[in-house]
Amino acid sequence: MVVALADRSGREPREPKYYVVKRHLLDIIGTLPPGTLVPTERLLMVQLGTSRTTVRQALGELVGEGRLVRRQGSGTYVAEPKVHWPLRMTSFTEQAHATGHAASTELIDAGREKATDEIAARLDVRVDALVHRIERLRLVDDVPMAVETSHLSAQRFPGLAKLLRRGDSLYRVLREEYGVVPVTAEETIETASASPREAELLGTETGAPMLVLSRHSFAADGSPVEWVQSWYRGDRYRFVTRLTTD
Amino acid sequence: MVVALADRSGREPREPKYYVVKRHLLDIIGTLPPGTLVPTERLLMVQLGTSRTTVRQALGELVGEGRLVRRQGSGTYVAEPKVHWPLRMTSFTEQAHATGHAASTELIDAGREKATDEIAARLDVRVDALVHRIERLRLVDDVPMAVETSHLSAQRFPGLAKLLRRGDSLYRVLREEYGVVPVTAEETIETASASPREAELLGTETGAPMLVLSRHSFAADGSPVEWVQSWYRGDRYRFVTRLTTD
DNA sequence: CTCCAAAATTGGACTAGACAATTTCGGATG
DNA sequence: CATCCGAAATTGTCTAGTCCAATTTTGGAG
Repeated sequence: MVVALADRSGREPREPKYYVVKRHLLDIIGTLPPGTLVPTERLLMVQLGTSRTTVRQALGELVGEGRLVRRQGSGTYVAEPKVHWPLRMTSFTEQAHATGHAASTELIDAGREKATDEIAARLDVRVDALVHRIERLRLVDDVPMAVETSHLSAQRFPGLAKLLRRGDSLYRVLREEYGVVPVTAEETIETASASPREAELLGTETGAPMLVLSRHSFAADGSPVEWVQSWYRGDRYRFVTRLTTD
Repeated sequence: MVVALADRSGREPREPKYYVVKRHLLDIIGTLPPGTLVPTERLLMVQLGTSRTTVRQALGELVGEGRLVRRQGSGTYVAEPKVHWPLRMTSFTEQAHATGHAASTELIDAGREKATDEIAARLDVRVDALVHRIERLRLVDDVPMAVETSHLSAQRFPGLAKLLRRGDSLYRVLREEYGVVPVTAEETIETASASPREAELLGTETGAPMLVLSRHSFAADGSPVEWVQSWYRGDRYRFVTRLTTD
């Protein structure tokens, strides 16, 4: 490993004006409990000698970071801290129960569509082959938490959509109806921004920062079973995992 | 588990004007290879009958998602795909070598400071007790990848800063000089936005979306050893883990 | 042809303001 | 006292523009 003292002493990063506003707001927020009202945009604009656009840029960033909440017609408030959401435990429902919360799932849409290049590659089917597309909303204590979109081969799992509409869990249907159990998976985590649709389902704003967890799961014989993307609000959730070296 | 058909048929989400611009840009981007120039802001403004502010909002979101790259004075270009970065393997250096890249680390700053409430709680020291603060820049093939800020108890690890300045790896110093080996850790992953400092170190813009990985590690006796936060550019990196159910 | 300085182009930051959507609150009314 | 309604307050969206900074292009001098 190469280690060297960094010579980054050149020019210090120049600070945009909106960032001065942001630091001022962080000072204000620091001591206040969640739910406290912060000054209005027009007041901040006058107090800090700037335009409303600049104030809104600072506010918008803090909202995206989960430090503030804006309510049209009402005001801007100090936000609740982010919720820690454990990864890699057994199932969504058990995770919630383990922490004393009620989990539920709403089936938003279940149908079939033609596989795009990416879906076809992930599910090992031909391009334009029919695949199931299952969209569900995960809720904890009746608050929307994540939008999940699953893709599975329609040829391998015929009639899946109908079974799911009866209200069964996806993994139980896979096991009991098709004898398929995913045993390995590759998960990726990345940032994204909310589309109008996701924003509405999750009660946030279009463009809001999101955490996207994608899981690509495989059966014991190595065949791909499911490809699912779960969209979480980045301002509200923080993923937690426990590591051990052994 | 409660499952119900969702009745979210009310009003469809209304689409902001900037989102029309964004979708238009996504159409353009879709077929083009990385490095391709996209239309200028002023041209898009005229073509789409909107203001430059609105065009820039759409462009800015796509830049944050890693789909576009803007270069002042030059133009806006289709970006390279995100880099997959494996989590939870052994060490930073080995991860890079395993994929055929050269890893290096620059020591930006190493000194001592008084523990804030949060640091004190995490390191199990008194508030205002001295703690080491070590800031390093991780590079892959000489491209900055992440800014890491570590905190360790100064009382437990006397003289650590001097040892690190000699160029040793942190974990080797802990093991060989102090006989301490972290065996468990709790990791959290969340979104954030870049400060001017992080933006400059990583070559991105202030406010750009980031992925922040925090690791709180413990020795075999359960005592906290280190608390480290690693800031990655969210437009460039995507974390990957492999799961097995057994 | 080469080189250099000026001009043009392009993105970056910020301002001022108009109007819409929503919430809040107080006054009129029953 | 309760209810309804409208004005005021507040955030949401979008426009039109200015000025600046960085880069690229152009064109003239040599």
